Amino acid sequence: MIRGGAVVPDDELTRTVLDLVWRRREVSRAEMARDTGRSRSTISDVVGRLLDTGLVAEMGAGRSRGGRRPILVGFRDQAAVILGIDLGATHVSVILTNLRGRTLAWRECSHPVQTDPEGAEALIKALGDACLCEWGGDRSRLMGIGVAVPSPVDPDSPDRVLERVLPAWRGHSVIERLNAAFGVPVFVDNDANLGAVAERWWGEAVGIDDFVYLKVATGVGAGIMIGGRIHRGATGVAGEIGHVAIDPGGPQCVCGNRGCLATFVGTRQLVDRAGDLLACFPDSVLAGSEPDIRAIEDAALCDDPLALQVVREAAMRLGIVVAGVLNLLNPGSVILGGGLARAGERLIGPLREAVATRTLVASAAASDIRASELGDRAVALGAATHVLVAGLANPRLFPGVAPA
Amino acid sequence: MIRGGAVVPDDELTRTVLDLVWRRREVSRAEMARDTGRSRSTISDVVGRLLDTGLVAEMGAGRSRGGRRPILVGFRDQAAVILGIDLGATHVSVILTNLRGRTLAWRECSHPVQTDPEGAEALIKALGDACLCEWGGDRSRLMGIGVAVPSPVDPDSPDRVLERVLPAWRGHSVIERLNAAFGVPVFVDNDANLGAVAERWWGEAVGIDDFVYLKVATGVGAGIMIGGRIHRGATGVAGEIGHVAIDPGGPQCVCGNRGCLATFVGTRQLVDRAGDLLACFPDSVLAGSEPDIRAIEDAALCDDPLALQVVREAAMRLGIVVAGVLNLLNPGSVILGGGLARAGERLIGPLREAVATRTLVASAAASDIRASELGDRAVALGAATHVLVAGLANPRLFPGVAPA
DNA sequence: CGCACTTTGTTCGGCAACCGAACAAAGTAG
DNA sequence: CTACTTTGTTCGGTTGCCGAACAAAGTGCG
Repeated sequence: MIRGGAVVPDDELTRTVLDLVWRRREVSRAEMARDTGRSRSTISDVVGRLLDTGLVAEMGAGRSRGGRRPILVGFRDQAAVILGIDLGATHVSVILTNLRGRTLAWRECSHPVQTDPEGAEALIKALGDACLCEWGGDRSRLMGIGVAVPSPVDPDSPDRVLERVLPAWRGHSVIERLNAAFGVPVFVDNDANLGAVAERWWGEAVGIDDFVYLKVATGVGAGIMIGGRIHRGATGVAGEIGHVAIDPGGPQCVCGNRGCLATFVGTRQLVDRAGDLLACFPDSVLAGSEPDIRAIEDAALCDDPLALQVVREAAMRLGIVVAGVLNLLNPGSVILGGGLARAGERLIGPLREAVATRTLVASAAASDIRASELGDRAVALGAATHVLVAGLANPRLFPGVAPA
Repeated sequence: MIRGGAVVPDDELTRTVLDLVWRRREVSRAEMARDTGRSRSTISDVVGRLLDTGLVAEMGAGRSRGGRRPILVGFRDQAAVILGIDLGATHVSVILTNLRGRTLAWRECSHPVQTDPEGAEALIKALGDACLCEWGGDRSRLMGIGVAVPSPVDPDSPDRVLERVLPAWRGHSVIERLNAAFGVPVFVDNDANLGAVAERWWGEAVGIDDFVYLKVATGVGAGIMIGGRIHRGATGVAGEIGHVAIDPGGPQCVCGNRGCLATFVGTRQLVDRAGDLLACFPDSVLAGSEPDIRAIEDAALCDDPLALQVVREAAMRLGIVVAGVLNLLNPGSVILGGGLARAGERLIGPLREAVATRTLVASAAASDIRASELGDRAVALGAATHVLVAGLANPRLFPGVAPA
């Protein structure tokens, strides 16, 4: 039995062909030649070498276009697996996917990540191991690990993160330790950025190159996709919109200003607001018990008036920011993610209204605003997908695979 | 006498080398080989073909690095010329530059562009001819024309512009007509975008790939540079920030909302505001005559209290928007252009203050904010530069030149 | 000064990528 | 059954790029 196929070449044309095979799922050599402008002989040559790596395989014959039937070449989605880790403020979740973003295993656990870095790190390893065990495949087929952190990530030193948001993690090299534990490359990025990646590959933004992903959870953050790539800004803090001022007369924020978006929208704020509103909505299903964010979301889905009011108010505040984003960036789409997105149309409806009254340019206003449908796993999925993206851009990252 | 050199090749390496020669001004073949990672023989070959085109030339010997002295190769800045046209709301200005952005001629003229498209078009041709005459060179060396319009430009159909802002121009194909008149390629883009291009090549943003240019003139617009390229958005209206809402209780705007940036900042608004303030500042140098925007700017430069007040108020309003931009995009720099930028530090000082109170993230706040120093000609210069950029990306655009 | 060593730019033979032409295999249309 | 397409491969040729070798023109040290 052969263990490990030929090493994957990574010249320009190989990348192009590999990407094409991945996107098209089943495609003939002749079609790729037409698509890339190369000759059939050249494509045939490249495909031959890719077949040796085990990363692609012939999948049978396609429909004739008036002549000999083409041999369809496809991507072997199961050739490798990827771990995606969502390191939240208060939880850790881990996903194991194949190369088509399919979930092979999933583990989640509450944990005080902010204050207990050692425990969180052990938890990551345990959950990662559990996922790999559940999957049951050969661990040498693990391609890499993607990690999402709730903090800006400096593109120049991705390892020196978490300074302000997770102070206890200072000096903690997540990359080195995970690399030592699993023996594969580790990639780290901001959670909102990776949520955007998930939407672009598997969610509402498939095929859209310019869009903005808004994650509303413990805090508020944005992932900005421009030209199909995440925009990080000069120092990696692009998208940190929690402290955009939306109301000069609003409440005091921890940052020293008044009326930041973060003083209105975010888990803590929504829960508090629901508590305040209990007096006005004594019949709410939320009355009686200490409300948490999950309960509020559930209540909104049952059209509970109090919960709907909380969601509407949040939508109004988000609308101010979204309108600003539309005017400034003119994205093709705006996707809302995070827990609040569960509310779906109950959130998006009022949000669209708030935006419509604040944008002039017709085409900006026409930009469609949607709720994510990827659920809890969006960010972890995005973290895994980030590794896949890195692989398609640099095929050397794919492990050697036994040819089919 | 030879007329027209060899046609310029446009393979990948030729583009790289041409760009390198342009940027370095004087560079040896060996140095280019080190820089590009190619071998000296390959570079020598490419340079040889470029010498035949007349676009580059040997400029003498450089300093020895311990061996034979290198032959320095340089870009022939005077090999071609470019026309840049700034089509403002109420004026037309035209610049003629060489390939290093040096002004060879300059003409400007007030004109009701919005209501008289035929007249404006004739004016463009007349001013363009005047510039070419003043220069006195061979018109076959005109490489192209760049046009800046005060309106969003759809990247997919750059010719179908000006719908809302310049309604009288509906169906007017500027591109076709100028192409017919001058016989060279014509490029059209938005004025703020082209202002940003000028700053990136000749102004405050030289060497910066991510920055935002704010143009404050008749209206307010932004040019957003990301990764060294203009960000246009899904439908080409990115940067149209005049109708970002900054004060829910502000005055009514033509767009139907309240408190748009455009209700506070812009030629008309500043002049009106100065008029209102005359009562409070009877000693102002602006008292007595009908103030215009130019007079206000001049007065501010002389530290006239009224004018300074107008500028400060504008800075405060702009600060709200700039803070939002910093939080969202984290640009390396923000450049202010347009007439108001003449006020220099008198505008930027209060603007920095306003921004500082509204941004949390230290690195975002650290982004430096500057006033343009390119003056009136910035936009026309940017229009010309756009053609140069197109040429460096696609050398075929350079006209055949007689070798030196 | 003389000599060893560098650096530059060119020449030239060779490798690898890519192409086009030709061809066999396998289909469709009439 | 025949004429025509389409696919995928083979094969010889062109082209871009490289490395080695070399002459020219420097530097630095004894």
